[in-house]
Amino acid sequence: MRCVRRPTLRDVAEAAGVHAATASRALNPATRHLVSRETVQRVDRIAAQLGYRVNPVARSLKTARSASIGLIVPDLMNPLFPPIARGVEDVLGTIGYHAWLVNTDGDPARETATVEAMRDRNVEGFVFATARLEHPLIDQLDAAGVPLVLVNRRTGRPDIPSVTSDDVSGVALAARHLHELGHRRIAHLAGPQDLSTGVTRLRAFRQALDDLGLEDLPERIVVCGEWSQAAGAAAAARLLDSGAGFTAILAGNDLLALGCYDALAQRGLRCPEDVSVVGFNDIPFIDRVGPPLTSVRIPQYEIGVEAARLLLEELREPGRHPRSIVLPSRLCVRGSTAPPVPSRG
Amino acid sequence: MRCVRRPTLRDVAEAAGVHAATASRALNPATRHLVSRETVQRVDRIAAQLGYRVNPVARSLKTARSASIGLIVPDLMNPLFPPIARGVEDVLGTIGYHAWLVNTDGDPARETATVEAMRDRNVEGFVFATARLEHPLIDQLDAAGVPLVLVNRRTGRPDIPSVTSDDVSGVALAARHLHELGHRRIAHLAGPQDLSTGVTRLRAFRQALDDLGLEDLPERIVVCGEWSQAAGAAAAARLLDSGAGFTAILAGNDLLALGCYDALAQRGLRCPEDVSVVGFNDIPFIDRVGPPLTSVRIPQYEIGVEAARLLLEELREPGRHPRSIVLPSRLCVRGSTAPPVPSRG
DNA sequence: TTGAAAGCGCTAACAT
DNA sequence: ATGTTAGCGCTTTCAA
Repeated sequence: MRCVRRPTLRDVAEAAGVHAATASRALNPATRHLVSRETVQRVDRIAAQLGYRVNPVARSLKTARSASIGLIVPDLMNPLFPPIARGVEDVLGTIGYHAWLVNTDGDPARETATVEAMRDRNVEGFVFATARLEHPLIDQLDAAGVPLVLVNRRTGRPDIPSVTSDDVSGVALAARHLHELGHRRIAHLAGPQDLSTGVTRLRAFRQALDDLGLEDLPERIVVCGEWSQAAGAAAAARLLDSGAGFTAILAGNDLLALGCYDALAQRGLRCPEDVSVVGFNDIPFIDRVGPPLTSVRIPQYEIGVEAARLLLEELREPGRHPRSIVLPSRLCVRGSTAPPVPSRG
Repeated sequence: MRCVRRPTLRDVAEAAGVHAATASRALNPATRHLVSRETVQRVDRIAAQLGYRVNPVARSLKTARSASIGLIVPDLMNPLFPPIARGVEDVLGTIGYHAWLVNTDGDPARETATVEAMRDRNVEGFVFATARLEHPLIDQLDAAGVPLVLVNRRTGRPDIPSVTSDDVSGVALAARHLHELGHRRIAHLAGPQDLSTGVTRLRAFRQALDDLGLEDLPERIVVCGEWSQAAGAAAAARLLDSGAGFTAILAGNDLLALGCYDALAQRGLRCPEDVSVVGFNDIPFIDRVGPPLTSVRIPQYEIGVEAARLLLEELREPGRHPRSIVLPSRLCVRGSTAPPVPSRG
């Protein structure tokens, strides 16, 4: 019998008649060149024969690396994140790296605990989808030289590598779309103002109104405490009940937009006849909701892809060229676009 | 200066004036009782003071455990899986375990590679959401005594622990619902017949027709090669073009149902006026699609929760009481339920 | 080009 | 109750 237990490097070495160190060198692509041709071949053959696989735990203990990165998301049940996660995973997979994904529900304590657990396990870097404008943890990791890339959101520090969508253009497209439909009084459901997305989109909204020559009234803006349907519904309700006088709502994201739908439905208002709504992110399956929702599409999967690439670059050449990427967004128009309604102006 | 590098167990031991082994015992809840009260307290205090955290890689190398399990899903972008994954994660988290999640896209080769990589890293068990009726890999793991639990789908072997929904009742509810609406000629879009869900739901469909005294015609059943919108659209198209004569479609899952919608829309048919459709799984956000889709709700999150519990039991007492759980499903009726249409009978 | 030796940080069998 | 010892499987100086 040959295999009572899993073969170790020593087993391979012995079978090949070399020292374990030599076998190690022969099997590792990075050190293979230090070993003679024949030895490499012999070791390779025997390793394959024995079904040898390196023990990544032992390797990790020795090298303090792990061929894995941490991927931190608020909540996988938010449809925005699965495509991003797959983008990250798919790129990492091509070079034998793994992503270790954890949900934190935006809780800083869990985030800290998660990051610690991951660092303890020698993850080599992080992709954060949970950045807040103030983010001590990320600052601290960055200061410690830990490779990391932010996705979708950024912190307040522009020098931290990130991959985001062009929210300013996206919001402008959405606002212009509503304007072209004849809307002149547009409200905004803003996202949390401790998040770059919330702040950027709100700022872009006001800028867009200005560019279109529309009135920018404070009462037509409601800030939501979180990106959720419930928050969207509550905010839309406030908006509707305030008599702020508007014909369209530009929601900060699709979940808020769905919340708008709820609030409208509850009041017997119809969409788009009574109020038009546009969303943001164009999350999966949002193209199937009724009534049809026009939304700003951000390239979710590509955000993940680019983030992984950036991170891998950073791993290869630490501190070499940290940079950020902004990917274009575009408008996905849906529904029988309501004809211009002059009386609304 | 105290902390040039991260403190190890030895550092703690030295500072506490005990041997590393004693410190290890003191810090480990499972062996703490072997150490005197005072020593435990002293070691604990010093460890906290030094900010000591156990190195899980070293521990894992030594113990061949890892406080983690593998969670294998086909594709996180299928909305069915995020809730299941969260259920698993949330339960594991309560006892300090982690889930390592990987998508395999249902590719056996990737699944095998993934399982190997996970075992190499000492995962202690698996949750599989990718079971096929014939599943050599799962058979093999089970034979090797590796703790595992199947979710949502099962293999052909009834003795392998699983957590599934009651698909038979679910399909019966859906069929009865259509019957009560006046439908007498009901078609079925069946899922892949190498999956337990596909087979079970098809069988349940035919049984339900029988129970309702309805005709069970082969031409009213189309088997789809995969659970996807595209497959659903293609199958529905075949159904519609075949002249099979039906007034309702019971889709094997929600993605197939969405595909039905596409096929109907393409032919200018309306739902539910021309053809009624019901789905299965009640995936997140399916309650927002238009036209409203009635669907059989399976308790996704709870499936994950129960699977994690089952797996943890198995880890605690290997081979003790392997068992399976079937969770109830229920019908979520949506839309202005079309009135009975006698002419359809 | 290869071997020897040490050690990553921890745990567990054994001894006291 | 605590210390001794060995070793999990690997990589990497250093020496030959």
